[in-house]
Amino acid sequence: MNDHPKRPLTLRDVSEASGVSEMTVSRVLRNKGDVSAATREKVLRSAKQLGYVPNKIAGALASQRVNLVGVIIPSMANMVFPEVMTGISRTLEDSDLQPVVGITDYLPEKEEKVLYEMLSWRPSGVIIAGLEHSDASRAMLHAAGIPVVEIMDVDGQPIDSMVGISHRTAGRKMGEAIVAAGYKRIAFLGTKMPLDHRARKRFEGFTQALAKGGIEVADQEFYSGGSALAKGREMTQTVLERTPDLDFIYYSNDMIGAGGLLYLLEKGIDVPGKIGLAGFNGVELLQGLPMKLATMDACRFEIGQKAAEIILAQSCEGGLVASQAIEMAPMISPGDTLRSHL
Amino acid sequence: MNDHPKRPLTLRDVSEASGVSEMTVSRVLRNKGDVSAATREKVLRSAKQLGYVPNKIAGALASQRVNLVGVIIPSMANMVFPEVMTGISRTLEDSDLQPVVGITDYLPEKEEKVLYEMLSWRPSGVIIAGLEHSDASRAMLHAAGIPVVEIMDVDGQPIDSMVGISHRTAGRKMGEAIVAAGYKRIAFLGTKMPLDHRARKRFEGFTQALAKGGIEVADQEFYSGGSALAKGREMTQTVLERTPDLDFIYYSNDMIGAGGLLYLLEKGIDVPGKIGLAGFNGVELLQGLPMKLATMDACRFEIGQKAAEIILAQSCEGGLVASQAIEMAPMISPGDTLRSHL
DNA sequence: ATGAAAGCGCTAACAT
DNA sequence: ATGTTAGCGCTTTCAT
Repeated sequence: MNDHPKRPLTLRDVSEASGVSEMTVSRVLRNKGDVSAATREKVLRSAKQLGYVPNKIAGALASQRVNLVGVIIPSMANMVFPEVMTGISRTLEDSDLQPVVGITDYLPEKEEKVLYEMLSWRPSGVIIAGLEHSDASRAMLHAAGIPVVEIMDVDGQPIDSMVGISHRTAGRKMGEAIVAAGYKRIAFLGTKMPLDHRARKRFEGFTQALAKGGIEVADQEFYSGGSALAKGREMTQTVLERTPDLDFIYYSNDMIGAGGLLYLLEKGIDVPGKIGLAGFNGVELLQGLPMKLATMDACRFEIGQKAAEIILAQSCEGGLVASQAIEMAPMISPGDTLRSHL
Repeated sequence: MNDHPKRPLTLRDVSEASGVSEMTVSRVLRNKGDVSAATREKVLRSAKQLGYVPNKIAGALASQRVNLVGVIIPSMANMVFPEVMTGISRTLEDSDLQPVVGITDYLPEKEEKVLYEMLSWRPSGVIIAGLEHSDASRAMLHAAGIPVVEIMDVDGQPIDSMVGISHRTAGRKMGEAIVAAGYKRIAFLGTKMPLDHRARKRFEGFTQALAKGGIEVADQEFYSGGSALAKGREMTQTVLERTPDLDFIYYSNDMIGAGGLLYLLEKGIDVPGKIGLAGFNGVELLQGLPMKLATMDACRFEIGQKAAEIILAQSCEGGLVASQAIEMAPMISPGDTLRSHL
């Protein structure tokens, strides 16, 4: 049956049921202030029996405190942000703060809208992916007067605090490792990058490292949408047909790298003898592949953790805690697809 | 710099800046009631210039309306719930309702806690995974007096509405297809099931179908945690060493199935000639595998969509719209790993 | 088309 | 240890 009849219960209902003032009931339910054990018992019993659930809307308005942390990220569909979320949740778990997620789909306009919605709930802090935001978004974040942590990236100017890795450095380091290993004919496969600033920065650092070794990217290919694993296959096939003498492919994420790896193994191509491969992110999925893809850990869990810690510190100590800019140092894990020397 | 100084702006600030009453400002910002074009202009300009973001806390308290829909699911780490979320988001997108997610990690106590938190925000509706909940959770959902849609599963009694598939039927159908294809020595690999009711129901339907064909499960193995792809590999190896004459393995999800498939292909074992395989869910990832795993689509997107539609209908039309019980019919996709006859 | 008053359900601050 | 009062920032309702 579809019956949603009863008026939601209020403090007053509990107050009447237990014969105690609303104020005392409120105190019991929040473990605030002194209440005698007897009264506490009585109140708790009444509340539970009635099935009372406090109204946080009213509580928040009265106390001017909302125990929510807005987390604004581009997507949940890949392996990267779920792990950031895990870091955030774990850290917030034993505080009274709660993460609330908004998704932008890598669209600045949507980011703006999601941010607006989020801020209209007056959260205690905001964790937001990336350093690139519209002017309006930056203005809102400034005006909100709450701690803001921009995560994932440190190549740029933060609004308040930031925690992440330098994607330019990440791309450069991988480029250097590839050059040092003696690869010469190197391709780059990735997402279409106009809106993925971090992938773009990795690409920039990468080409820069190659340039230092006197090497230019031999081929490149970009995709958007679809199954990343399948796209990795397709694109690998495409570039190899177009540029058969490639000896290395750098993928902008592990999923397409895994697709490429499966494709090459299936074709019986010697990896990393004939062709070396590397991805980015260090996703758990790679553990199950026939061969371990070279990758670079993006410190996703730690980033989430650190960001949450900053929010926590600032929302407790008030204005006493300074903003922070934390750069993590991602490590290359060579796996089995990047030979270490000639 | 870490400066969070300014008091958040209020309607009053906009009112003063534009020389119009708070009431009129409110009307402009909500497109409600008649306001002259001139006034509207003036107000909008002031609001934008100040960077005013409305306070939904106050608005919700005053209007007794919260445009939030609570979505309570066990996990985001697998491929199943993100797609349900997509279905929900897409449907809610052009309404004024917004999904807010809570994660239970398959733990009843956590579900209870998350639900309590959620309901304390007085959402317009709740979408919650599964039909099994603690007494307290059921009581809260009843008392909330809002539309509730239980999703994923229809094997049980809903609190209000439900949308899903019958996992018992799903398991049975797959069992029947496997028996019909002439497989005899059949193993089941999956998660430890005490808390995953849907996996358990599939297993029950499955064994029942085998029994009808006079077959008993030849071996079984369960896991928890870790990389599903890697676990799929390990478990496949384990059961094959223990029971070498297996000719079919039914996996409780596609990820471990994919791991098993990769393992077998690597070993050069003939799939589906020597061993057939099937998974469950119909995840996109399978598109990128060397061979298409047999699976069964769980209608995840559609379930999310339908659930959101029900909430939408009920929160608009009030009590006029009846509860619904909707059963989707999942289809087997045989892929390349389940031969269709002897 | 605009404004004034009342109050949503709670909590801070001040009694007692 | 418990109660009373006065809002929190909006929207509803009723004037004008």
